[in-house]
Amino acid sequence: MLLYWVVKKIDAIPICKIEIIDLQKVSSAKEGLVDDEKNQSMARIFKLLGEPTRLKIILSLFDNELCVCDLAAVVESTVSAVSHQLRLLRNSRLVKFRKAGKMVYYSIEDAHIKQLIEQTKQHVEEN
Amino acid sequence: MLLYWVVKKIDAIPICKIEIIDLQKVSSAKEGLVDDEKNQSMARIFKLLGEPTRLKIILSLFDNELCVCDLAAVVESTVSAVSHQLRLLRNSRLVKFRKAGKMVYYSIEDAHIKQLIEQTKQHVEEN
DNA sequence: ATAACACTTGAACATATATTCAAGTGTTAT
DNA sequence: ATAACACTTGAATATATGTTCAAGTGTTAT
Repeated sequence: MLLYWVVKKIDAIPICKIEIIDLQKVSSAKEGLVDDEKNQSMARIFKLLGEPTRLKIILSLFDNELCVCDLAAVVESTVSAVSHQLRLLRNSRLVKFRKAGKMVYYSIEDAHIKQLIEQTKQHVEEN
Repeated sequence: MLLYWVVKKIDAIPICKIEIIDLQKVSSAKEGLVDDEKNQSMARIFKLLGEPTRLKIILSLFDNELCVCDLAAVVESTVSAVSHQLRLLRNSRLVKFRKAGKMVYYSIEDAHIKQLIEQTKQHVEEN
């Protein structure tokens, strides 16, 4: 693990090796970053959408709530596997559920997510 | 692996067990899905953004191009680790690079990505 | 030519994670 | 009470993946 960064030159003269080349750009880029906690939160959302089965689950819930069994049918997986994934999505408040007897109906909790996915769908379709 | 789905009841009577409960909802949800290849592409983009270090890298490149060394400084990692991640981002055309002597400057190739990230940043900041 | 440098790459390693299987929980039907 | 059911959960397994280390490539400086 890297512990220290030493600034050797302030201008963009190509001298690197554990040192910084262009301090100004580095500083300015660092300011553009978000704090670590926020970065983790953002990454967590993206990661949840970044798994084909999970993405399918969310897409399946786009228009209608579904019970776990039907959800498994739609994404062509097992009830158990889907249930495990739903737990992750629930924990991060991307989906919510309502119980009706022994049935559990899942739906999308986070409206922002729809927008993210729609945008990415368009993006993919452009290529 | 699941191979066959058998429809037992067409209406929403709670009888499941490898069978479908509400065929209409299942069919309609299936129509809402995208084909597998597109689903993979979408998931791939999300997955790339779903790793804290990689997300930091992209955020670092939001306003300025950076060489690998400075990029490592910004995200507080090693040159090697960053280079490995850059390869993935390059392969999926999220970043591009230009060579200048022995330096290599990376920048964001995909403008859509900025929008996705900005949106997610806002979303996280709302909570 | 030699050395220093910026970066890349492959192998090894450790960690994370998706799926499966079996068991468990709570509800409904008989 | 018993059985069937819809779902959840924990452990085990296999796979994917991020980082490190060492070596390699191509460029610039001396």
